[in-house]
Amino acid sequence: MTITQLQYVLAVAEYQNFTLAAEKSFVTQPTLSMQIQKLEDELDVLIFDRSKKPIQLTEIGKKIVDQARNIVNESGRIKDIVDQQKGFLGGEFKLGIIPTVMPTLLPMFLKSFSKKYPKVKLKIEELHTQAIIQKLIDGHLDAAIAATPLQNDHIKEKVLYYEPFVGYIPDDHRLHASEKISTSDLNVDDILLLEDGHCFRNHVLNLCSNQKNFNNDHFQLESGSFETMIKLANEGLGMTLLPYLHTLDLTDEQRQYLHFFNDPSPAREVSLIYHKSELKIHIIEALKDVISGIIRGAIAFHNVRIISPVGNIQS
Amino acid sequence: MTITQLQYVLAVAEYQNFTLAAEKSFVTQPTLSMQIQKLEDELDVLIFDRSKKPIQLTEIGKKIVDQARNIVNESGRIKDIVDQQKGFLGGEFKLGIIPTVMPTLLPMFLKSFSKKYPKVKLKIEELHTQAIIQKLIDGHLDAAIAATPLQNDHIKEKVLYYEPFVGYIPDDHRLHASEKISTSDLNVDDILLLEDGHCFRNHVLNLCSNQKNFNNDHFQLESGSFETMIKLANEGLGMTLLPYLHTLDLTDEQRQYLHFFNDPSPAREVSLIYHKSELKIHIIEALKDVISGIIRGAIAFHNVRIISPVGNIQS
DNA sequence: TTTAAATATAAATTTTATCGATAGTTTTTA
DNA sequence: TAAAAACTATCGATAAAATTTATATTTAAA
Repeated sequence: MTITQLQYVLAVAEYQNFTLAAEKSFVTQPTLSMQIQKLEDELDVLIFDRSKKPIQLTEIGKKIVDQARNIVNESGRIKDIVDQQKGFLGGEFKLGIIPTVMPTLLPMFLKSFSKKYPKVKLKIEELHTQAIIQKLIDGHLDAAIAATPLQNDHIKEKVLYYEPFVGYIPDDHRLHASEKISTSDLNVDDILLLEDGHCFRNHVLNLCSNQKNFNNDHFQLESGSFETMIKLANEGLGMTLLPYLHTLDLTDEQRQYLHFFNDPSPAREVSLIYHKSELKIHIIEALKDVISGIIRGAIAFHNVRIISPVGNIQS
Repeated sequence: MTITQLQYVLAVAEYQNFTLAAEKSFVTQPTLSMQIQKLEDELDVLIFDRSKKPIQLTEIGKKIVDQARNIVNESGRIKDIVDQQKGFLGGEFKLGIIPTVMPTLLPMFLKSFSKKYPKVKLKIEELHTQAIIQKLIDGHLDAAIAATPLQNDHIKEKVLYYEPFVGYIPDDHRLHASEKISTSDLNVDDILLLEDGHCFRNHVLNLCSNQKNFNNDHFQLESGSFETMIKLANEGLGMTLLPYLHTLDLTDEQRQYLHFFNDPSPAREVSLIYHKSELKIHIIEALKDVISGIIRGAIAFHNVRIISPVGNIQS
């Protein structure tokens, strides 16, 4: 048994296809076939059920894959231990960010992080929470920034900040008069929502979920970006909710429509999340320090009530 | 980096000697030299400081060895997972037993264990607790039977039974008259002790450690076996304490000198202990079940007070 | 200084991993 | 239902590697 063989097993388990897994492993397909057969011979079990299409793991295969992932992770960590000893932070680091955090947070920390750790090549990808979780588990991401808590056993969370929700309420809206708004003022029927898949949509739905006449069919106006939603709101199609950092980018004219919540303001928890194996923990900690330092100046709210990012709408 | 290379590193770290480590790894010495150099090149660090004699681990080498042990253990477990799936219990199993448990417990369970699990080749070794702990950590033992609790972070414990202490008091001893004895009756000055190294000696010392005029210099008569101590006691050299299971082997004549303790009787906790990596956990569990089943008939005490096996005598 | 013991190096050998080509299956498409 | 496409297994050749024997070098001990 070699670490390489275990890596091949992981690749096939992931792609359910020898040819593709071989490509991703940068070897030819016969290499994979033979090495995996060799491992199966050595252990005297079938790891894959090749009769099913696409290829499935056998029962014992699933257990072997879990353990193999463990071993491959732990062996990856040896390089990490050495790097740390040398005081070296470097290499490629793949970071996922959810769409509703990306445009506001990324510009804030990217420059200062790259300056402080020039040897770390950040590869950033915009992904929804579900995709992030999957890629963290598969090892395709080293860490991600997402709304938490996720309560996923494989994933650890380091809270970065709490970001309050802010109402954007145009002149013609019924809540226009009130300077500050309350959760109970909200009505799902006249709130513009992000399209399905965004966890910020879940945040808003969870926030409104105590309402009696709650009905999925009412949501009609949905969009993929806050900018579009603001425009829709300006057209008189309803109010919307924005995460606080987004309000910093608004024009003075737009800013006049902002209505903060009464204390405790509903807020989302935004965290740096990563696989529990903590593979590149030193880069992760460096990231957290940089982001926390920058955010500290930008968000000064204290009294907040955290809304869960997890759907679907359980009141 | 290969698992084999990591195993070589572990061997050299353990024996602090390439030649000996090579022998124990069943390869020649140049193989080890080259493979370890290759790993050092790959990681670009020195794992061993070859200028010191015997060879020492470098600082980073220590961390690498810890992680390597982890990886090698975890990879060993794959075979274990497969065996379990097949419902197969077999292979070599190295069990350590402390001297004061060996002669009474081993005959009780060995036959029925071998009958139930004929494919498991038990290799049993009599060792003191300290040696057992070291060998468990090094992986030279799969499990051991010893007095607990040990409070060692690397070692897990499964309690097998609580074994009360019984006084063996000859006719001419001051306590001869009392049918049952109390802890407070004991006087370290007239108790015969096992020689240093036996944890049962610590048990007795801890039991007496609340005494005021406690003085190490008093212990003079010591022996390596209970049989000798009983003979010494018969010669009028003092009383002694025996673990309960030992009293089952006494002759009727000897048995008349036994004096049990008042409730709660002092007792030792005897456990099956093993490395926290739980490498051969299924055999370990099989062992525990067999021993527990057999002991259940032999020991029926309930109200006991557990004495620590850890020295040295802290009151 | 000499000897003994231990580690490193070199060259040869054996073993292993990988590849390209191809055969054998199964699934999809026409 | 036949043909094409997609996929995995097998074969023989080759490159890479681990291991061995033999020997040199280094270090510690006598």
